[in-house]
Amino acid sequence: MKREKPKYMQIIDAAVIVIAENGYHGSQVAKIAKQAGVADGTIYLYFKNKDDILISVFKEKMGVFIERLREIAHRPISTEEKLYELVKNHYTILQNDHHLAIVTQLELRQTRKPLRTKISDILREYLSLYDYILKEGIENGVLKDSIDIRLLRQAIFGMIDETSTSWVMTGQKHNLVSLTDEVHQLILHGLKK
Amino acid sequence: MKREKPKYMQIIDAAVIVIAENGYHGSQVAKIAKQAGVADGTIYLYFKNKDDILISVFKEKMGVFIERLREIAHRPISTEEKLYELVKNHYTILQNDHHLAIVTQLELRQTRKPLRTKISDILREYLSLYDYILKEGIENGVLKDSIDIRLLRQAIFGMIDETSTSWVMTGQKHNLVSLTDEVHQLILHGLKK
Amino acid sequence: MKREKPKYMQIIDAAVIVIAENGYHGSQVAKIAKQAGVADGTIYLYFKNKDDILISVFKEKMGVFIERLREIAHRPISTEEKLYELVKNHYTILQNDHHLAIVTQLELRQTRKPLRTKISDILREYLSLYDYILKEGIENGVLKDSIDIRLLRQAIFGMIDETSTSWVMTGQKHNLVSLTDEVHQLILHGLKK
Amino acid sequence: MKREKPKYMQIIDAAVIVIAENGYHGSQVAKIAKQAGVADGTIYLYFKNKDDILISVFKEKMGVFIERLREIAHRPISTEEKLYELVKNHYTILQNDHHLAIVTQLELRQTRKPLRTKISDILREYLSLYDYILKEGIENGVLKDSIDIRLLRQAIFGMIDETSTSWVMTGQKHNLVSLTDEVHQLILHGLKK
DNA sequence: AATGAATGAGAGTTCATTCAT
DNA sequence: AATGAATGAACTCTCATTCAT
Repeated sequence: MKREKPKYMQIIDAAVIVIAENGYHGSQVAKIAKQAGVADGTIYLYFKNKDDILISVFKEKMGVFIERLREIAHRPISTEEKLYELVKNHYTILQNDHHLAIVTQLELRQTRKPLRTKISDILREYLSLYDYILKEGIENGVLKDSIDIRLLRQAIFGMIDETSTSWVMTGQKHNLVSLTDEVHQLILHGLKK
Repeated sequence: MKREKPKYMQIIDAAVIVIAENGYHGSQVAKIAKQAGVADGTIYLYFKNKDDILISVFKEKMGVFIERLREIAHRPISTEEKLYELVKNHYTILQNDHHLAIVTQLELRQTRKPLRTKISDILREYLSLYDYILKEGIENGVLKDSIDIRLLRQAIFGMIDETSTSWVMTGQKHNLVSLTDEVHQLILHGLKK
Repeated sequence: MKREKPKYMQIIDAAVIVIAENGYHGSQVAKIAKQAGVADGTIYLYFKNKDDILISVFKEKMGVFIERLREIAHRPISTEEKLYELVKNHYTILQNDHHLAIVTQLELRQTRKPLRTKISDILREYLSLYDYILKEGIENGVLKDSIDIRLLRQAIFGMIDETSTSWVMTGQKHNLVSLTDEVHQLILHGLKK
Repeated sequence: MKREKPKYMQIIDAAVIVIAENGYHGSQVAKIAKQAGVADGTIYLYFKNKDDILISVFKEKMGVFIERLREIAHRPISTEEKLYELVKNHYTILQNDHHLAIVTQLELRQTRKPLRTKISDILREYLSLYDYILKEGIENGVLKDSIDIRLLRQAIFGMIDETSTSWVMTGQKHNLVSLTDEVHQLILHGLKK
């Protein structure tokens, strides 16, 4: 006997697929409902409105990023190694889920302010783990203490995010995870020879 | 005799203001026309359709970034100095035009694929100047030659773009240009002490 | 319990009235929706677009002409009598529905090519019944066999259509059906004494 | 030195071509102006508005039909011969000007009421010549005197018009004028053997 | 007489959300 | 809990006409 996933996750998963395949603007509630195998109205038993679906998609999926990075942050390894795992983790999750990669890197950015604000809130939890690792690195004398920690965090995230977006936009052809070494080098030592 | 700005630039400038103040989705053609002081129909004498306005806004404004960076790229100064000016130039233009900053960092990203593709094409010209500077730096033995140049470019642009976006999202309160030194440090030498 | 006509026919009927009273160009979808007592959007649950409403109106209404003429064509009566009933049938349907008469004789002709082509296709089925009767008449030696059947059909339809249009344009004042005898005479024997 | 046609006829002729090639709805004033080689505004020095162009087109072109039919009506020939020439004249003019045929048989019918009323007025003069010939035929005892003259006129015009329209709609492939004999037969003697 | 840049009113269609069943 | 038919607000673009030059 087939045990159905609870409808909530069923709808979340449907949304990721529909958005990845049709783009944010081509993803009507009716389409998501059909993909999930439920009626249009049923969606509204589990989500307040369409934005709520998207926020929930992002929250659920970011949960994976956060969970794994939290584990990394607490491993008994060096800051350099933690930063290496941070990059690798981000790339790995995206590379393993092409639909998710499209949704987070491209589609979810085409949203208006209220939604974008909610997305930022969720991202904040992920980025606070960056801060945790960076703070530790500074305290241990491994990282520069002359630069504002928010700026360090933005610099790292900016590099990872931009490289991920480029990878998605060029059709996800090359191997994203294999960039880890080089990006790790750049984060720690910069471009100078 | 009243000498008016040519209507084309008049509409472009109106569009930047309207989009910055109302968001991309709140910027109806009628609103842009009103801000520009022309009739709705007049817009269509100068632009093919609404998307064409947005593309033209981006093209005209990126033109400033490109023009100034081109001049920097050809100055008789060191690669390190060129990279410094590159960062400073980007931050300066955004800081001097708050409306433009909102439009490029937030609003113009919420666009659907055909428009985004056009925007990418325009961005490419700007980024090819990054490549020019980077290539020169590698040839002169100043920059690492072990890392793919596209990756270097993405890393730099990612840092600048992410820090700019954060600045816009936090209300453009601090001084963006004053981040130049630190970001320049990070680009060249990374986070490691 | 309120038994409503199915919405499809409700909208068709509303369209005939609205077009007859406001003319083809004065018949906005919103006006038809209001007359039908449904929301604008409901129209699009039953029709692909505005043209589809008009095509459906013509198809449904021509259905009556066709159905009755088909019955006449198969009656065990002479060709002369069939032609008499053919004329009378056409006139009777128009005279009994003033709105329909205006729509078919005047308004539906002001349409652009794609729509007109669809209308021609529907008309073809009606005219093929003319052919059936004419062919039978020729085979039975009642009608001239020296003239192309398509030309005979066009001549008959041309007379009926032109007299109907004149009747509509002059305000439907005289009795259209009462022309049947004379027109029948002309069809069979011409103007010559 | 090239003596230019007066602009009035230049615009009329341009209108016929533009309407025939683009259809009534595709014939913007700007397009007609361009074809005529004048500025948009110039049109309004010669015509009150767009409808006035169309009415003038019809009036000018019907003038040819009328002029030739008037000459026929007054020839010293029999009523049967006059009716023969009437049909032949109509077909000949249409066959010799493909653009005109499209405009009168198809495009000019897609117009709203006020314009159509004006067109009817112009047509009336043409049809009064039908009446003249028919009256003469009745008085001479050649034609039936039992049928209303308006009905006779509508029957004849209906046949000619419907056959002309069919010819245009099927791409003007066969020879229209060669239908004259058969149509003349039908008008005089009907379908009966 | 001729120009052509500027005007601005007007309507088809989509889709998130509701609610009677 | 689940359905899905019905709702109705919202916006781009065209084109006949004007009028300053």
